[in-house]
Amino acid sequence: MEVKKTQFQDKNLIEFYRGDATALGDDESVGYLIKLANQTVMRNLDAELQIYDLTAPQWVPLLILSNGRADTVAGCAREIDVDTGAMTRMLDRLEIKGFIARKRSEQDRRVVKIKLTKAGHEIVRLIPPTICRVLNRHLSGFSEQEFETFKDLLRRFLANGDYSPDA
Amino acid sequence: MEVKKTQFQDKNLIEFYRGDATALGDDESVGYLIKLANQTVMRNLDAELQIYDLTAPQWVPLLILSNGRADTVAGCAREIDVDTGAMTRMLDRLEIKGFIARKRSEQDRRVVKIKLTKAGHEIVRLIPPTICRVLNRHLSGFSEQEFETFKDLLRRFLANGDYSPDA
DNA sequence: TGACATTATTTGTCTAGGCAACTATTATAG
DNA sequence: CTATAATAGTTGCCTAGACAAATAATGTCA
Repeated sequence: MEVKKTQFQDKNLIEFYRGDATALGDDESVGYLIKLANQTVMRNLDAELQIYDLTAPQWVPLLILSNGRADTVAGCAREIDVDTGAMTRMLDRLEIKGFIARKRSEQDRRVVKIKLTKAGHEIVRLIPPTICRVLNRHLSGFSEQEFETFKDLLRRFLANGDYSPDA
Repeated sequence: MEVKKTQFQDKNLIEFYRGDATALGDDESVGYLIKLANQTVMRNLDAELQIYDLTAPQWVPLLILSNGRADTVAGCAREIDVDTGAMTRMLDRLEIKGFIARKRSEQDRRVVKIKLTKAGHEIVRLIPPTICRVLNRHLSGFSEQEFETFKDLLRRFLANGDYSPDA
């Protein structure tokens, strides 16, 4: 595989991909591989969370509320990096299922405080083993070193995309 | 980080994750990192494809048709590993935009043959540089070796998820 | 040939995220 | 203090995928 540095940027920019359309839609494309990896994790999580009446995306806000990383609509949206509109509707679904409760804040009447219900706390306690099992299965055959390398490469790939996980 | 092998399976199964909920929703979780990586690639692609009146998912069937990897609804759906229902509607959108045309097959009247229109062919020719640019930017700072390692780890992660890219 | 299974496509209903518009509330600058 | 900006939340409309049901056409087996 030929690789050359660009003349236009001083950064460590190697032209891994160069206009060859055939490589962009198969397993030589990191974009495609990441899409597939995400797809399969989501599907496996969904399948295993079914018995708890939860989907993979639904579990995330519950975790955040449980960890105390956020307790409002906007806070949860920021943590997950989704639209507040999407979060409103996500919380609608979780409220219908009885896992969370909403209450308008007294201090700032713009904000809505979110709390886990008793059922919410129970489900958050039950689910981590399932998540762990799915992730460990996907990582089967990985050495400890490869596990660390994988996370490192993913973080760098992410950081280059101008995404800030803390925002 | 403590790691131990399970006593219950003979496979190379290391318990990378063990029920600690705090690690499952942050940048120690490969699941979370992959979700974020996918999210940011999709957003960057969407942003750059906007001028072509295309979204990131919409470009994929066009590429497949162009490569001759499929020429029917079910064929495209299999290639991308999505529902045929989803593919029908995806093709609806692409047809409205004038990039593809449908024609019922004469040989087998169940199947609908999909073809790129002239506009479709043109757009497929124009777009690969954009995809390459986005992927290369995400990979900036990667060595050639790291690039190969990244793809290798993604493929193995995928394969463990029981997903078959050829199916 | 006729019953049954399989395949291809479409449609309905659901979850889910993105963008934009809107309301209500709070913060800030002049 | 008041006009304006910023923030929080909701809603409408769009893309997109998953599952299920339905239809039409084809294949298979007895």
